[in-house]
Amino acid sequence: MQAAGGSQADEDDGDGPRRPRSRRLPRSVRERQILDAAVESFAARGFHLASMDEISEFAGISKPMIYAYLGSKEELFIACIQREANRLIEAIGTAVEPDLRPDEQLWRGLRVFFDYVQHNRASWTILHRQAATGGEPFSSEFAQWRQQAMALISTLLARATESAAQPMQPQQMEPFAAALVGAGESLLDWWVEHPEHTADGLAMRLMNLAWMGFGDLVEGRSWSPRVPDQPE
Amino acid sequence: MQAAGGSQADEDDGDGPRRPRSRRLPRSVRERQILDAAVESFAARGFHLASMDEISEFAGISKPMIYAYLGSKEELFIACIQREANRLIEAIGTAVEPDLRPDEQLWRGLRVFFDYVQHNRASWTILHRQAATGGEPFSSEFAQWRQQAMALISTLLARATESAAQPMQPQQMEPFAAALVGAGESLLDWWVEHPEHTADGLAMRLMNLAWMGFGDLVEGRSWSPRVPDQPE
Amino acid sequence: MQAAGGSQADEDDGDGPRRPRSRRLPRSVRERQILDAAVESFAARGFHLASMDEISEFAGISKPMIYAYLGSKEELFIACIQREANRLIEAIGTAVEPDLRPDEQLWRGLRVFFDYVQHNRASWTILHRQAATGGEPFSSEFAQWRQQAMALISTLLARATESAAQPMQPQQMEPFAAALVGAGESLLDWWVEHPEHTADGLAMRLMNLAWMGFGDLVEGRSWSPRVPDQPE
Amino acid sequence: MQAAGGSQADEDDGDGPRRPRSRRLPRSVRERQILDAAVESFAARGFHLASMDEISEFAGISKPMIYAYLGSKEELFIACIQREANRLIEAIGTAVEPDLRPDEQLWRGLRVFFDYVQHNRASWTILHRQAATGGEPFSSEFAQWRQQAMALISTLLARATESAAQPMQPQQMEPFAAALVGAGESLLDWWVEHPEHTADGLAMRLMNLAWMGFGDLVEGRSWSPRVPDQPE
DNA sequence: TATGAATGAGGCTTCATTCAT
DNA sequence: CATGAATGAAGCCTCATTCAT
Repeated sequence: MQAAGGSQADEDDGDGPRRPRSRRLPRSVRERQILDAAVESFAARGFHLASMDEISEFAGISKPMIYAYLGSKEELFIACIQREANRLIEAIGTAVEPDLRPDEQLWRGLRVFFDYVQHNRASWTILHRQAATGGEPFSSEFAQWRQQAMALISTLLARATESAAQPMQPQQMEPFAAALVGAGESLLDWWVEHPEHTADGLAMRLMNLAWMGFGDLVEGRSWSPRVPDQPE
Repeated sequence: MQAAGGSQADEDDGDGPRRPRSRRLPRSVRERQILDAAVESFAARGFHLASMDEISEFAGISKPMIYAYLGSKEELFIACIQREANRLIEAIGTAVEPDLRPDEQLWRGLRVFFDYVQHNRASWTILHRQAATGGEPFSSEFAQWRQQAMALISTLLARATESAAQPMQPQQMEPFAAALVGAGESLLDWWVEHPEHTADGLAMRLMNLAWMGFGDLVEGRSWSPRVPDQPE
Repeated sequence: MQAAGGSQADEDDGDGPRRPRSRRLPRSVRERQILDAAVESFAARGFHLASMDEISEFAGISKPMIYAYLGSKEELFIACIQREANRLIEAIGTAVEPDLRPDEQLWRGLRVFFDYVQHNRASWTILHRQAATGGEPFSSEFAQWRQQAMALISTLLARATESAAQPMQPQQMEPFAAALVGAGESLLDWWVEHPEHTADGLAMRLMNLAWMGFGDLVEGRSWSPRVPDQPE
Repeated sequence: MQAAGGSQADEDDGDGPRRPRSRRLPRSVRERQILDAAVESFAARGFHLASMDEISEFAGISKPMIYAYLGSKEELFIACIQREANRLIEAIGTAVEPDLRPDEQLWRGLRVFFDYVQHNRASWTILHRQAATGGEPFSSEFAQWRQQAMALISTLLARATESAAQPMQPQQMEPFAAALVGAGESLLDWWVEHPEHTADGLAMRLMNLAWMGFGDLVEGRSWSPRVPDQPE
């Protein structure tokens, strides 16, 4: 796990009354330590069950420092959400090179996504589970990151229609993007209990489901009920 | 919302020492009142922020009765999850008549699903958001309900392949079912901010995405990357 | 155990919603049932940990009846103390026949005492342990029963000096009586972890210790420090 | 009582928002303050009636500190028992110098015992009354301290038989030790209502009772019933 | 900079007791 | 007579947050 930076000594030497955590580190390092610890705690126990005591101990830093550097518990949590959202968005954004064919772009995005989550479980838990629960002010933060993710996917999908009969705007793609994102998330949950599958395998499966169904739609093939059974 | 029956006055008039809430009701009625109130509270504020005080006040009953009838806060929450899960599963199960064509079955299931959620927001929030967070013992409860939902969908999908060249087992359908469920959930979230769409409209959109993409897969059409881009 | 009278059915038949405890019993019977249950509960868990719910369930009687018959929890506990104190005092008093030789009287008293406690652990626990703790109003009740016990023993001891050079008044015997009672109590506690001893064996041991030491004192043999080491 | 140092004002003057109790004391000092207050409270009101609020107020410290330093109410109570038991045992152990004659040793032990209790009523109440009631986990703690006390006395008594015809093992002395301890305890209770006696006077009385009766036994003089009165 | 010491506030839970049937 | 239903009051415990060193 990339959290819990390893610079502080991991073992209690036991001779002093208390492990004398490495002192006088520059602010940026401290902040990273804190955020790493916080992400782990929040992911593992949820916002309410994670205690500032626990986080401070986990980070190897006293509580007042956390307050000094990152503010209240709420602010700390928001900082976590933001950092992790940026990481993920950036990872995917980097993988998607605009020069490639649309399907290649989507494919790479999915692969990176599954790969990222596989190696950053805590990060993903924060974004997927914890940020969504708990009402304001987290909802806003969550909505914002969701927005970014959706915009990314929508753009990808819209780009795929550029050569079709009727090119579409990213905004029209939103519900499909939403469906795709949800399908991906759900597949990830399912993955937890079926770890025999590889990240690439899952990405491929999702790619197929999305690309084929989506392709049909774009090209006008669709399903409709035989008989309208509730004209109402 | 249908929960928390609205007959009792919501404001204290303040002239008497205490408004004598309808008294001496049989246990079953009280239990329903309590569960209704609890579902609303848990959905609105999350498990930790919902307080037993609030729930008891909302239910029009004193706290000790909650403990007497439904047990601890944890047990109360679990009771909520179970009741709501059963409701939803049952609603969908009822709509899916086995005599219909497979696509009709799926279509009806989706329609009822979107319809149910539209009219039972709190119920859905519990199942979708709150139950998933918070670790044990809620995870188990959540996993269980997830299991039921997935089994239902998997069966539906498998049934749709019966007349295909290679009929498939429900278990093989699981990842697709997971993807479908996730897509539905995500679409519902998206709906919240786009309420101009109807339940049927969304159901139709999802049906198309699923049925077409799924159909392609069943019939052997698939997408694959041109060049293995990470020989590694 | 003499508590928890066995008249009510012990098994749930399960067809009715609730076991219909035998109804319409005369008051005296109900009171005995309640006291039996209360003694057991108080002895087993102490005054504070014993709950009225528990007692009522144990007695097979609903709580309001307990309040109707025996008053508050405090009053109930006091009733227990009194009943058990009377039982014990009476048992000993009956055994001590004034016609016998003084040593025989004491001997019989001790034997009955140990025997009673052996067969009425709960009763003794109430008198020995629970009544002494918890402050007013139990202290008074405890003091009163202590008083009776001490008077009984003091009289016995005084009677033993009647034929000595200097016959003594019961009141002068009090500290010796106190010591004897305490020795007995302590021996009982010790017995719990050494159950291989018999009631008679313990009674004999105590009798010896008391009678010999006491006899020496009465006859003027005594111990005194060689050198007063704190003239002060 | 020496517990709960009396320096802080006992009454709220009410003009300020809160009297600023002496702040920032080192942990060890606070722990002592807390234990002192707890011993007083537990002794005066019993475990269940003593409230953490009361103790914290009495100790001049806020509740969370109690929990931080001494743990839960149960743990706090156990800490009290242990501290007081150690104090008493140590006091007696110090007084009993192994070079003295056995009777002198016992005599000194008794004197210190009565003296200690006279000046540490609360401490003794904890050990004698409160620790014995309330079931686990206090019973274990109580049993343990009882064990230590008994071992001390048994050793003293055994040592007294070293020069007799048949020297005895400490373990054989246990019932006598138990009786002696009980006699002492009971005498102390009696003392409460007869404060005109001095600690030395009581110690002497008990010493006589024990030493003489005990001496008789060691030397083979004993009492036995004339006629077996239970042919049964 | 860095932290041990400290606390106000609030939540969960239980219990003795009473009312209405 | 008998009880299921109901509640006010109070207790334990924890936590986010700050102060003084």
